Amino acid sequence: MNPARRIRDEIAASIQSGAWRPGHRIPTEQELAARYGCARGTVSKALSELAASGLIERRRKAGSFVAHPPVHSAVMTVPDLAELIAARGEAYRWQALAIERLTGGDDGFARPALAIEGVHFAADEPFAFEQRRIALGEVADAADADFEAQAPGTWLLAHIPWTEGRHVIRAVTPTRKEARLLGIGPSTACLELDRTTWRAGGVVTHVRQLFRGDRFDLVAEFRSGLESARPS
Amino acid sequence: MNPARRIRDEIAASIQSGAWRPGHRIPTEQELAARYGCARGTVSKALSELAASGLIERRRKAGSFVAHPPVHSAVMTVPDLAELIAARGEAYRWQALAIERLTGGDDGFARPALAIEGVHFAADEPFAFEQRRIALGEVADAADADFEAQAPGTWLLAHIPWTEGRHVIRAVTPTRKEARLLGIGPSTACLELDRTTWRAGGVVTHVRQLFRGDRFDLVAEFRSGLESARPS
DNA sequence: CTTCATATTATGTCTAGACATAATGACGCA
DNA sequence: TGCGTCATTATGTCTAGACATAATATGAAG
Repeated sequence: MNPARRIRDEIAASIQSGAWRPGHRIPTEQELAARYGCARGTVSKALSELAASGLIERRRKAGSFVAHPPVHSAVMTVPDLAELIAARGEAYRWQALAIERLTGGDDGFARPALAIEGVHFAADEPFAFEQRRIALGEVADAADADFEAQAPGTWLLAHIPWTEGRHVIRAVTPTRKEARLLGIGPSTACLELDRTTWRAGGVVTHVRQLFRGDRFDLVAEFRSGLESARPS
Repeated sequence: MNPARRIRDEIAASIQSGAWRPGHRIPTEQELAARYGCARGTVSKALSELAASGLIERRRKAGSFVAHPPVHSAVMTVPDLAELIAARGEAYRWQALAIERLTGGDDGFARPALAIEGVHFAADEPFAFEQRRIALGEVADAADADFEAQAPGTWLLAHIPWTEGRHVIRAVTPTRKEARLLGIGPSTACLELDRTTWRAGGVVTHVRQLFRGDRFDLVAEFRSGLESARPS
């Protein structure tokens, strides 16, 4: 086994088993190097990984300590809806309801913008209702895309990779119009997902998706560091 | 600026700006070392960080490539409810409704177990309804804890750090009993959060929390790698 | 033309040593 | 007692070189 990996795993095990409580001071790099019979650089690499994964904290001169607040961060993968539905083995379809070019007005979103409304279908039943804005100043190509044929999320994913963003998730009761579009009763709970996406500089798109509560869950996992941050 | 950091940031910028599309081959470590006038180890470290953050993929002999599917993973921090409410500047209170020791029966959860039901209050109004199981085989101390005085989540967070787990989030309509406990109408949408938590070996606890849809959102952020996986 | 062995190559990991940096703690002075 | 200074110390980063490993590319044999 790699010395670096071995050191990393043994320290991680000591922490996760509870043998080393939060705040416990880890031996210095020199001590560990002597104990494992390897160079300090190797120990340093192992500790760096543990620090990156949040398991320990390192302070110059002071040493390395078992990290202290185990705030649970969960990783939620947000796949493209077309993929998600295909993965379920259901047929996917997108239907645009309205596509409009906004030049004036003010809703807090940049202008010019494209405003798109539509419904995602799974197995020919409504699955989610989507309202979207795309900033044409950031994504000029979007003006030429055919959003009747392709859902804007799918198009954006292929054309504007590597963005940052923020989701807000809530439970809401649909409006009468939304309930009709989703083919559900007016008191069926829906999951609302508000996503703002940006790329160095400006907001690229904002989308509000309303999911039928009875056909959709979100799954998020948390783990104590190690393995890559981004499980493919 | 650190050479390593500089290399890392310049490559990340090339990717995020779209100049290097997914699949693009990154110069070899040797070429980069020569271009930046540093040792190969330094380049390797920079590329390792980019790979860990998911921005690139590295393959022996083949080289390093801009990673290809930018599946959006969002990081959701799941704070303790007591902390969350305190952070809002509201008074927090926990009220236990039932605490029971389960030895027989079978609901798919280990035995013996502690079954706890209660309500979380914010500013003296019901905020969330909680149903929990704790595996006494994994957490023997829990038998002596006072869950009338302290919410089980708070106690567990302090006593059982470093766990892994899984959330399932949905929108639901509350049952009549739940609506009454939360002080809402029977058709107010609620956010349901199902969390299973485990630690090397066994499931530690399972909790189902039902939030008033009008008083709670979940926030999740995604970003293209870099900064630590676990923002404190 | 296919198949298998081999050479090449880029990454993966490690070493031993160097200097930088930041924070602690001790010492001395007011 | 209180405060500023300075040496100490542990981590942070880097280097130049070495060997390991895996996968591609090449070439020889069938």
